[in-house]
Amino acid sequence: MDHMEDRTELNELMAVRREKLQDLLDLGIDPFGEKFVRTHAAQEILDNFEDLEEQETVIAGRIMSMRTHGKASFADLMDHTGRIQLYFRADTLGEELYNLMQKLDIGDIVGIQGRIFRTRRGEISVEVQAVKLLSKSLRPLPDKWHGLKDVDLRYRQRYVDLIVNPGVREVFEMRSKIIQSLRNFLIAKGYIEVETPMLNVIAGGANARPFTTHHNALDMDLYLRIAPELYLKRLLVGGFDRVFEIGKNFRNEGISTKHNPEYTSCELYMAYGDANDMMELTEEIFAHIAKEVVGSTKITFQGQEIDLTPPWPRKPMLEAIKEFSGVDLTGLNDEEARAKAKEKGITVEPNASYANVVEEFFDAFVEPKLIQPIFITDHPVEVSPLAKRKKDDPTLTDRFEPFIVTWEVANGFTELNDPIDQEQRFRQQVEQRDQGDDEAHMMDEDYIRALEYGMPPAGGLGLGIDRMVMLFTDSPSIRDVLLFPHMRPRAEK
RNA sequence: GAGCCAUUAGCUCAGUCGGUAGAGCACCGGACUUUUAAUCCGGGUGUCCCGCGUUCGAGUCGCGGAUGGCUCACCA
Repeated sequence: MDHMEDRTELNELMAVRREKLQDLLDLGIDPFGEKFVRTHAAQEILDNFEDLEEQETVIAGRIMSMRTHGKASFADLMDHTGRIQLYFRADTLGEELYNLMQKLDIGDIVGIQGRIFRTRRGEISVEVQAVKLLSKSLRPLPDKWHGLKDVDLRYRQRYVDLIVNPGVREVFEMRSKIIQSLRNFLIAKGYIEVETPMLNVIAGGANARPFTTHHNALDMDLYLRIAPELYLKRLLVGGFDRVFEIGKNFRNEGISTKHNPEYTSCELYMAYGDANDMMELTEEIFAHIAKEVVGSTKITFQGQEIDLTPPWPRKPMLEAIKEFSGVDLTGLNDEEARAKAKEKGITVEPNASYANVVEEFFDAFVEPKLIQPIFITDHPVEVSPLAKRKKDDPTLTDRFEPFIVTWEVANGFTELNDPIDQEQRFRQQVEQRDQGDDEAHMMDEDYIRALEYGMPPAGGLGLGIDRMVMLFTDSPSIRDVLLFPHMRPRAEK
């Protein structure tokens, strides 16, 4: 490959680096290195200096800054654990090698063999005895002090963001720990991890617009899944007792600080359980992860202390509405409900149903107030087509949504296992669909058939992993917890 | 999809009343053998997001567009 190609399109800073690259090639030095065996990580040396002082070490990483002083120079080397200072001496390296080292650029990845010591100013450092260039950097990094702030560039070029903004990697390390903690917790509770299709013939399990795609060999359109729910419950029919799946869902909807078109959920199902079990499990999960990842069930989000210690209060949706809006919507018909909405200045569709009005009231008066963890329970049956009706009120369901910092962080219920009721609910959804609600459920005959074979009573829970990570990492935007959030493609500068 | 705001050097930003573009870091050359936002001397590297318009003259004013952020709407 000709490393000098496209030279005319490069700015001066990049042109200079290409020249240095060519100089290295001319000297017979491979600028892109090879396998390199390290003995330590930067942080390891800093943490164990007492034992390691005056010992030899082999480390590798990216040069983040350089301070040259004639015949002696300092540089900061960054690896995946942190930064450590390098000390170059002409005496140690010899003039020739020392001068070559002066040609290193910020951003170059090097392997170092050297002696661990502490400088006069007290900084733990490595005096370099041998250097191997592992990767020449051909683009300048952003300002060492201000870093990369342009959020557009941070998301589009996350690799640069990760190099220069130290907090970013921590967020994603925490994300990994949170998911690992959740997975271990569920496995310890007897849940089996499964994978179900993301390419669906019917997109079910939620009210959402799906993405469509096409299978060429079968010449058929498919949907990307909007939820794994209906597949997971088929597994309960098949005899699995407790299952969970962590994975992506795809919803063809707006993008915001809390929504990305593809997002990660954890859904789990417990045969012979109910919504109550799921609420207790939700509390346990949040408390467990908080303890493992943050070290306490009290966490801070955007300056507010959030106490995740179980148990969390529970409040039926209609009671919450009554409490925060002063309006009791219990037992009203559609028309009466719409009248109440008008009274309180809530705009609803002219033909809005009772359930629609309840949702609008909830969103307007209740949701913004729910800072500390709370379970909102007993959702109207019309907006909960997969949940079992309450024994004492068939217009409501045995469902709950936990709210924290005004976000709905999960959704769970006692699963509807009556195939006849389920079929009616689907028919209702299809009717809404026919009336233009393209987020209503599609009819899923096979799911009905599965229920007809018999599904044990069960509790189910869906957790929004991204929001959970936002909460635990104190991140106000979902983009901060997604390595590559969805962005509109843009022409190269 | 609507409203508000932003876009100037590789990065972070300034740019007055409309008069022809600036700082710090980075980079290039030089000095300097324990510095650490090293220091000192010298060097400004640019499609001022794009287009059209007003004007003798536009980074600056007007209109249109692009991209992004925030808020709202939909959703988890």
